[in-house]
Amino acid sequence: MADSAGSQAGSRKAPLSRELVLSTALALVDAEGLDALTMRRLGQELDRDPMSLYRYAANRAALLDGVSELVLDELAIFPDDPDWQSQLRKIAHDLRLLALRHPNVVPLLVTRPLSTPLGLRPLGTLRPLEQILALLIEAGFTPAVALHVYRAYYGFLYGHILNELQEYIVDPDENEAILRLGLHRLPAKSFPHLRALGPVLADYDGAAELDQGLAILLSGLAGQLSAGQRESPS
Amino acid sequence: MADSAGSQAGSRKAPLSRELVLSTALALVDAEGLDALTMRRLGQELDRDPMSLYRYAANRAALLDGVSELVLDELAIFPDDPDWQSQLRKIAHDLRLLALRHPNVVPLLVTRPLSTPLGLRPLGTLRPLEQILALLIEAGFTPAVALHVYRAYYGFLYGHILNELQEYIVDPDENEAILRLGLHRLPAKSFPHLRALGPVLADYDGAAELDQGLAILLSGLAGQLSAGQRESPS
DNA sequence: ACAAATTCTCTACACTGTAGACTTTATGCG
DNA sequence: CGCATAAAGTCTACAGTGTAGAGAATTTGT
Repeated sequence: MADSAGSQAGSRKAPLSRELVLSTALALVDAEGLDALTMRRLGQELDRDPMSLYRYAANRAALLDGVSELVLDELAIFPDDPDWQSQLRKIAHDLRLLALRHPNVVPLLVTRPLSTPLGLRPLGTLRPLEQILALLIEAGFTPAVALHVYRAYYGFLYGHILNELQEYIVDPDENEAILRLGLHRLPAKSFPHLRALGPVLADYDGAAELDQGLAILLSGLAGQLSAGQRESPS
Repeated sequence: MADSAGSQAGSRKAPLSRELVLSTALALVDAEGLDALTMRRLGQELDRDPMSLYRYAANRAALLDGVSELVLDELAIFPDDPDWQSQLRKIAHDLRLLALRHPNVVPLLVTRPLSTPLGLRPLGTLRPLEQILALLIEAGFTPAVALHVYRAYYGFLYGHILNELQEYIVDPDENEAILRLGLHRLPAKSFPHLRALGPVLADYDGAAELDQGLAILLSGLAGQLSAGQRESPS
């Protein structure tokens, strides 16, 4: 039948591999959102039968895990900077940018681990944790304390990302319109402060906001480092 | 046909209302998870045709929004305590407990707002924001600064909750087994620190962890309050 | 008691993930 | 080379999903 006329004028019939599957899945999610990632649709994107995908991901959930692992792999952590604080700052900004690059994947990043016990998560997902632990221990924290620090730090970081993505609106032209329109809907009586903050809400600087939060957190953590060396005594 | 033999020996045929629909939806999610909440299943739970639900929620997404709104309504904020710090601490713990009470809803809480511009969210969802803003402004923060503080605070809070739920495992007996089993799977070479932390990971005290993080955050914020009164200068 | 509005139900359709059997293609070995 | 074996890809089918649209049942107003 003719030439099968593949989707993207690509190489006739690419050999198909886990990486290829996952990366087209990611592209699809980036372009059209999570709901667009169905087996049939992905199969069509790869010009293959949907069923062939099951050779590279046990089921849809596993495929989603694969996608978030793939995204997290974009986060490179170099332990070159000796100052742990500036290092944490750098990772934070890297992760922020990564989230902005793949906003549709963020729900996965945040949600998938909730249904998978820590030890059984895809390895790529655990790498940042391990590396940050290494970094903190290197910086002089007790392993146990390092874990606490990691939790505070990563917790804050994920929280910030969620916050920022919530207020992020794609088209900056529509931004003010939608925002004001939305706020206008709020009953003035019960939401006076929120409504008054309309203009401030409109120009949100995520990077600055993140830096500000980090400053607070890191100063607090530095305090812990000097004072709380004798932790986990029992 | 007998007596239609309803599901739960309940009152013959309850009149059905938005609240009833949402609360049974919540109960279902609490008991069996998000995936169990399908229109058909919920209809069956209420002993009604699935289609009747559309009178109380425009579609499934709206129903999910309704559920998260319902959950957030459980969070009562009383502005009685004059000390804003202890007030924030109380809210934090309340929200934490709420999350532990409805772990299956947390993904909704975190995820739904990402697909809804701020101004168009269910009102119940915005109430905490408004109330905390009021609290902070009352405490002496500039409205603009109050917004920043709110973001740092709530960001951290959501982050903590996600962290805690990730490490939370239902059956404490299986806990250690699963955990160790999971960790054992990790290649010792690339994950030395994580593996070494097994025991520490096993006994996680969420409340303490939260308090610790809050202490760090609040001390930093208090600094901002005294020093940074001249914010948003332009 | 009748009309109007509300609420609930039925049927149907397009779409989902995926089990199981089958066909095609690649690979190893004499 | 030829054939056995394995791997990769495909086809069909099924149970389940959300929800549009028309209809039936019920409640309400007068």
